Amino acid sequence: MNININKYKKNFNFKLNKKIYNFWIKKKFFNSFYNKKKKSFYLLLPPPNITGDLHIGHILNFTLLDIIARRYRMMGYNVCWIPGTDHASIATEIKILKYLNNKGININNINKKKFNKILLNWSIKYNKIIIDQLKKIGFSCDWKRIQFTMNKNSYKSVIKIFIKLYKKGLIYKKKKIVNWDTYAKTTISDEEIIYKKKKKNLYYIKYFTEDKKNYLVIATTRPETIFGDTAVCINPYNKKYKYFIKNKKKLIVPIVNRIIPIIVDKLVKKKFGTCCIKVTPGHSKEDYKIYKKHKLKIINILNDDGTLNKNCTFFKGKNIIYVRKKIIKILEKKGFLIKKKKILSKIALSDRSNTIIENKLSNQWYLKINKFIKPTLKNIKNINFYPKNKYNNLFYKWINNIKDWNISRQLNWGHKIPVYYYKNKIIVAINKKEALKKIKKKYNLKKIDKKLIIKDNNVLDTWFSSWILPVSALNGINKPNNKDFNYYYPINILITGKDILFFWVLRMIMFSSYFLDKIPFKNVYFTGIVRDKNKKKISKSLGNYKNLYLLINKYGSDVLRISILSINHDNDFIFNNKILLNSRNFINKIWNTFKVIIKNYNIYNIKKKKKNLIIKWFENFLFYKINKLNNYLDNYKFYKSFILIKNLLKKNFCSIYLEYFKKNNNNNYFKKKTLKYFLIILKILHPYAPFITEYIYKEINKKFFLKKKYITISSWPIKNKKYNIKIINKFNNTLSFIKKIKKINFKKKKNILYIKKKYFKKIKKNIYYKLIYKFSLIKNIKIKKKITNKYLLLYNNNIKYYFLKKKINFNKKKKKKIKKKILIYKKYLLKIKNNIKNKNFLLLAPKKIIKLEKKKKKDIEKIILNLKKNLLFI
RNA sequence: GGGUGGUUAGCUCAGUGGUUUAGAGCGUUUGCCUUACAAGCAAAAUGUCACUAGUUCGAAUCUAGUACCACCCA
Repeated sequence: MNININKYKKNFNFKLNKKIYNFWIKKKFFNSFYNKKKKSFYLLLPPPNITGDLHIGHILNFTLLDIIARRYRMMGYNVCWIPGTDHASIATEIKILKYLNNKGININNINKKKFNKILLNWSIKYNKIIIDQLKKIGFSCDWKRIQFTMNKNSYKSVIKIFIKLYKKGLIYKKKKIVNWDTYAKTTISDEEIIYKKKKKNLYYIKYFTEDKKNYLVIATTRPETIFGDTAVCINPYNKKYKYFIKNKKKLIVPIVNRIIPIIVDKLVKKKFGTCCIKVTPGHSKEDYKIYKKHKLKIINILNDDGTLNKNCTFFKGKNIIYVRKKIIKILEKKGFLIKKKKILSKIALSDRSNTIIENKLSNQWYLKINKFIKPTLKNIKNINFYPKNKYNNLFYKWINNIKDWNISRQLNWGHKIPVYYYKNKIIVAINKKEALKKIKKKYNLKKIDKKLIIKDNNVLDTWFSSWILPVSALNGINKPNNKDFNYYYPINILITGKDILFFWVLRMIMFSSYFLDKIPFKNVYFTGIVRDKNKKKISKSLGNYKNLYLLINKYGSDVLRISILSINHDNDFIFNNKILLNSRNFINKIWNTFKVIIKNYNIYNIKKKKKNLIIKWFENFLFYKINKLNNYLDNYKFYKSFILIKNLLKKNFCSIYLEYFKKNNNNNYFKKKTLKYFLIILKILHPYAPFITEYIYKEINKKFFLKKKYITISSWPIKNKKYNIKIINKFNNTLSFIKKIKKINFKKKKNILYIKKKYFKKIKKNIYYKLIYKFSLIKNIKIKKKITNKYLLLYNNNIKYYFLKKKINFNKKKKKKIKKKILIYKKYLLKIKNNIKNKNFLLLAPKKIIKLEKKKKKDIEKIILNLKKNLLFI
């Protein structure tokens, strides 16, 4: 059993991590198979987008998931954690467009085939990087079940669901006004818009009546859209405009010279501008509402790339912002412009491309949402959301305001919509062959020109593959009710950022509720969002984060994981380097604890002794803490759980238990227990810092041949072992007393502690006085009948102790301190006295509290008196 | 415009079913190379618990309003 300590270097070498991880994989610890005898535990890794590599925000959620996975695995569950990546259609495509642009490559020179090849290569590259990063950080996923939303199986599932929904009449195509991203040349959903406040000019423009005798003044921030004007709208409450309404006047659009009607509607805000607006239904959602209500004309003025189209005469092909400036100049010249006014308004930006969103009329595919609402509301009640009660109301509000889902995007990268056109006929089919057959059958056609079968060129919204993921990851769509699906589904806990609550979480619930009448997950934990120094969300599109590889190579994965655990995850938080350093120190502490234990096992000096006080205390204390820990983790209080372990190791195990152990390590029983306790602490640490704990465990196993060879498959200390809280309290009393004694500045070392006889029995009950001998500078405890002013008094738990003053060094600082203390106590006493004087307090407060208050008064009065006495003799 | 969360030490944050002087980590100051750890140990200092009102015997904690910050939705 000889152990060479010199073998262990100063710090844990985290470059071994790779070996350790490969070993886990080789041993298939993370692979999960159908097993009737074991309880299933299904987890899903929220698939990161392949837009780039991972950042600390991803690692946050995944680390919490890994803690759960590893703990439940140790608890004997059959944990199946399915990893994956998301193709993120629009985000990826924009990323590539920008990448090509930066390289100076003109996108227009690239044909579709080439572009698709670039897309494919990109996805291969980043899939590799992301998976590598996930492995480096130590996530215990079942890699044999890995998903990619564009993989064959996933693709098949997506198309199958589309067709199912289409057949049920829940998918339809319609011209509606949409958000148009002029950079990516696609629609985007409302959720993908960011609103930013910005100062804008509000222009006041004259619109003359047909006879040119009168005019109305309209206010607009977008004068360039006058080409699309089809009416002017007035709020009915404004009496100024009565004349125009009564006489049913018509107006002439300046420059364009088109004649348009005046309509009246409450939709115009009373406070906005002149209370009179121009209506451009093709390019404003508000105006579109008016258009529908009043059955106006509609004119589209925009091309897909954000330039003006043929409806804008001499401005055809020109950029919007350019036209705005020009138009204002022309209006000003011709006397139509009355004034400009700066106002604060919001502009809509695309979350993906950061360009201004235009509203545009467009033909798109939609999913009818109303049939999903009932089953969703029914099922959502059975899901537990954490942190508790924080987001519940939000769900209901969103469900009640939900609109049909625009599921088509005009992109290359994504699931192609399985719709085919033949002349004027529409057919939904998996591929062209099937489309051909179906058309023949449906329309009774014998011969069809294959060339005339055209595929819909839209792809599906990226979330359309995400909302089916809990089911499709288990192949539950292509093979409904397969063995795995029935065994694992639903997910036990989903952990994700609160920012995708609507995009993803709610939609998964909708899907599972409607198709399966089941919840997709039993529990959901929403984490806060990681922010940078400027409180901005860390995100791939902003690029405000450090490369993960840099962090891993500099600090090691355990440090990264511990850093994430050192922050409360319920709210948003700021991540900085200090946290990393702090965590590194903690990992080092674990390492050194291991070293001291191994070292002390080298010493041979066998004397049989039984239990000592320290063992008695720590055993109780440990089980008390583990009980608490399990409680925290069962309620997903990760932050608290980690703080508990950290304090347990640092404050209790290292500074108290081990310090004592080092001085008394000639006892075999003590050694055995110490190792046992350390192994328990290692086990509860393992989900948080898997690499270092696995390594240490292995090293210990080399010498001591443990039951389980590897910590990953060892058992979690869950059994509710009983502990005696009295023993713990007694020990804590002792510690606090020792601290007090240590603070006294004695002239020489060995001193005698005096005590009155009546307290002696109490001591035995409250304090382990044997420990006092060992830890403080006390030679002996003696009973003294008469106490004079020659003694210094100490208080601990209502027991008085004395030291001879002449054996103590006093200085001025000490005096000041005591004076300060007296002041604080006096203040406190006043508070209590006022309470006791108060008649209402005596009448209304509970009797217990009144008693306590009176006791407190007496105690504090005594303390003040004694402090004063002490002061006199210093 | 609507909603949600937040405001506690220089910084990052905990905190309680209301009643024994408001906590941690970092930072600061002081003392220590003590054979596991200076990436450590021991100690000290630091707060009108955003503001205003209400409920109450008693409010940092409950209620309302205000201000500021952040996020979400239109």
